[in-house]
Amino acid sequence: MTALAKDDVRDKRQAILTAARDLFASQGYEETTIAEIARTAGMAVGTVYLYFQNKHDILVDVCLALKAEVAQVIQSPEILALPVQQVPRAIIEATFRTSRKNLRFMNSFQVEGQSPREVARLRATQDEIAGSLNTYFQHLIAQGELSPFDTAVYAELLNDLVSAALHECFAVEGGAREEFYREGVIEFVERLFFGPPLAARASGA
Amino acid sequence: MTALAKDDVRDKRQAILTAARDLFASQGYEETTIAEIARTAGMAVGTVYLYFQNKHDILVDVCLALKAEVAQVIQSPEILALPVQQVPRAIIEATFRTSRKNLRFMNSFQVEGQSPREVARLRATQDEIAGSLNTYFQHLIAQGELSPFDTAVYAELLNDLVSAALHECFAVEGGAREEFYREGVIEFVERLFFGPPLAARASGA
Amino acid sequence: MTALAKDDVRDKRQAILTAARDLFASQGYEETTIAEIARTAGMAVGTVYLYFQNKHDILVDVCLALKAEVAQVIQSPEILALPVQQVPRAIIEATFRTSRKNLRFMNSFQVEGQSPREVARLRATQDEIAGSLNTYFQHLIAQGELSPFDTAVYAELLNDLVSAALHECFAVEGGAREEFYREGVIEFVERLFFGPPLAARASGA
Amino acid sequence: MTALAKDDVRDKRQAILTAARDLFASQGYEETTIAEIARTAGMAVGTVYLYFQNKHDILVDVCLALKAEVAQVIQSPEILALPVQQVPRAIIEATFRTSRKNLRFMNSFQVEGQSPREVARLRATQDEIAGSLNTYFQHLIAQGELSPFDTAVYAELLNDLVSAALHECFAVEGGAREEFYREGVIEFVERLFFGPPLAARASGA
DNA sequence: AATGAATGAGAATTCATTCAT
DNA sequence: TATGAATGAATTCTCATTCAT
Repeated sequence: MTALAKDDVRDKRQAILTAARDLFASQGYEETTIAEIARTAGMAVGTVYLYFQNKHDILVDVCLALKAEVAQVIQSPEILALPVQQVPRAIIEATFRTSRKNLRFMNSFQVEGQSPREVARLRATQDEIAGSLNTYFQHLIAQGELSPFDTAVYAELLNDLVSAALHECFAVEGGAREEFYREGVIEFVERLFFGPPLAARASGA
Repeated sequence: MTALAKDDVRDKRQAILTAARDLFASQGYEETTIAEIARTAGMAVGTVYLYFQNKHDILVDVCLALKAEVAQVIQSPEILALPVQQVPRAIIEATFRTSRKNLRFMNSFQVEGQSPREVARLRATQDEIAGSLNTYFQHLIAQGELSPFDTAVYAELLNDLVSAALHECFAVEGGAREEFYREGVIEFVERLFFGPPLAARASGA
Repeated sequence: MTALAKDDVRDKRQAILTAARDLFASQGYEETTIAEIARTAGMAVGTVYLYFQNKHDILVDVCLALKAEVAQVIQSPEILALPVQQVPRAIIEATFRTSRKNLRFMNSFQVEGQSPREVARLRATQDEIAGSLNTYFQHLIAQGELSPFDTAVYAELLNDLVSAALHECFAVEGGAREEFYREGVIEFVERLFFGPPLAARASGA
Repeated sequence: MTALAKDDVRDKRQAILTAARDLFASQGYEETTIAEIARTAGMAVGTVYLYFQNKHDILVDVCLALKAEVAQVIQSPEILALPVQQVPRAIIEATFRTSRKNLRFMNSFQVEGQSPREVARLRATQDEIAGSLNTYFQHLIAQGELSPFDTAVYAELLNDLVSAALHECFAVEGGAREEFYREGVIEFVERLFFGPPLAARASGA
């Protein structure tokens, strides 16, 4: 019964999130009312408030679900098992692929936290992704694949870069220049990892 | 009289923008009312609407003014006259310095366009910055300072990267880890331009 | 429970209509705010909007209630049972009496429909009254009391005439010349039905 | 110069009235702004206020001009020279013809006075029309064409009847049932003047 | 857990009118 | 006379949230 109840709770939450995600996608957050979400999810207004504290909370959860899906990519064993040279392209392509699949919902991708609690939740996801990257980098360094560097910084900045590119590409531009962004980011990151530097006569010369 | 009238118009617009920027900084956009902006700017509510179509328009203008100030950095002759090796640090440091000066206002730095007109205006500024970078890159390539590469892509992505870092650093985190971000971005970009790549044995080696 | 709920809904609607009618009467429609109506009706502003789509809708309902009360007169069995010769005076006197009773509210008597839906609702009431008159005329013709004539036209025009007179008499003039209008309309209609025509030597003579 | 100045004043007033009438016709009174009227009339907002005290005043003047045009009919010498039997049809047909010509503007035909001054002005026009009719009736009685009756009452009520019919026919219904109304009113009035009464066995029988 | 009627704070926006030039 | 920038009062309606059932 506990298990069943838990499933039930998950189902309702999920119904709300799905309804909200769709409505946010088609009308935007501000234009969507709780009443609409409730109706679409097949329940009463009050019920929504049994599962979420307030409207913005729903948005945060929609955003986190989206980010989680995108994030999952870089934790996939297949990708991490690839030779280093293939990893940037593999990760970034997968990320763009997932984003395109969620194209309609990408306007929920960059959400501003309102309460400290929300900010913390959003941070947590960011940190989780950056943490995964970080661990991976350290692993590669230990393997002698990469030279030592400040992995934490790079993990965070690379995550920022990709997030910004995805937002710009899909949420702002609607995906029209996907290839431009995707190949740009890939070549950008590959150059960072494998060179050659942009300068004609680089550092050592 | 035309000149005077124009100045007058500019003054009023400026008064509104200054008032709005300050209020947005201290209370946030949603929490700020047009009545407050008008009072702070020393005029009647209706007058505000003679110079801006609606409240969000004001936000967009505040944002654009901020971006313009940050953008001005990369067009400053002194910086562009520096030896290439010093340019990334010079630009990024200047950018962070300007942002810190505007710390209170940085919550107006990333604004989502609402109408096509707004989106276009915001794009235009982005494009202007990317355009400047682009021109600079081509100049450097022509000078033989940089090897040929897809300058347009890099201009856009570097702009995205820096914008994302500034937003994260100042608007989200309030500037607490400024050095972390600043030095991270500098080293990130320098590596891209001058190497060495992160990989232990990079491409050509 | 359904019955109770229905009663409840009717009660709230009625409370709103009563409050609105009184306020419209004493201050006029434009001068009355929804907040006042809500307060007078003993509920919150938002509640008013659960029962009416907008302010003008309330006015239309107030108007229709008024017209319904005036209209009821001509459907009263006692009047229709009278000898034909007494009917015009009976109906018109009753109409004027009801209007005087509602004197304060007569400024809500002639309302212009704004949306097609409102126009239709107002039309419906007009048609109902004209329909009743029409049926009555046909009945009288069948009884041989009246010669055959285009009953539909006369029903509509007589209704227009009486409505215009009531509006002019009570809403515009405030009822000061009630007798002038009442006796005028009565004599006008009686002449139409029973003659003699105004012409010195009428048609057939 | 006085004459010219006067003409100039008349021209401006007329330009405002024409602009207002057209805009009221196409968008309604509430939806029309003074700024639009001024622009359409080719002058500045302030200038409008040199010729009219306020917005509603303009509406009243538009209405009066319309009524005047309709009213002119019953003062036309040709009609009054006709044999009595032909007068009702002649007048009413002319009235409907004029109204149809002004179909687009007929929503300005029934205007409610707001200030005592406005009420008085509107009354004055009504009284003028009724007065003309009254005079005509008395003339006819003196000629022995009509039997004596309370001419003042009939003049007022007939005017009310025709006004109500025109408003209903053109402003509310858009003129779709013009013939229904026109012929209805004609036959109604002819019966009043020349009989026979509607009752099967009328008065004297 | 679920409901949905009731709440009521809240702010953007309009536009008739004025008046200094 | 003419202008039109400036005014600012004033109100509808929405909708997130609550809570009695």
